Amino acid sequence: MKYWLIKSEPDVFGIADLKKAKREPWDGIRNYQARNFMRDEMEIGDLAIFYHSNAKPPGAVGLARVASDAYPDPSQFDEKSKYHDPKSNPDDPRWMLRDFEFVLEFPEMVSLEELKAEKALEGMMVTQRGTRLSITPVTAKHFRKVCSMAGVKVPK
DNA sequence: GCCAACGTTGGC
DNA sequence: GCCAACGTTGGC
Repeated sequence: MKYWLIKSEPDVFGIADLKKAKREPWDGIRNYQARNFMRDEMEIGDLAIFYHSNAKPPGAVGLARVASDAYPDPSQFDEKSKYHDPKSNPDDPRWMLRDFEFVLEFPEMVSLEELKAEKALEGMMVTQRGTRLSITPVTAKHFRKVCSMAGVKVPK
């Protein structure tokens, strides 16, 4: 079991949207490192911290679970999508995604400020300046700490 | 809205 | 393969 942190802008797709949708293809990832994590490293059942970026304030707002194997991101071939990638070959799709399913919403957000202030979370990627990656691995220790800060039990 | 950080593109 | 220009992310 691995742990992850996935970023999303609440104005675009927030934790409330995932809660409503229950399950969602994580489309629009156009960064190779993030894609590789999603395509190669994730396994069905892995847990992820759902993080609101570009929010006031930014922070961890809930948990999601990897719900599918990797498959081609359909938006790369959709000319009307802002994620359209004309250079991606349908026979060898450049961008892969997985579905995520809603697990729970934190009773209260754990803000980036709180994450940064917590000694036990030292080294966590999202707290580091200049980390723009939208998908980052999280250690089991850090994952449990964020859950305890949020006041939730680590799901089975 | 600003701007630092940093990934990508493309000319050479 | 270098690197300048450019675009994007995301905190502030």
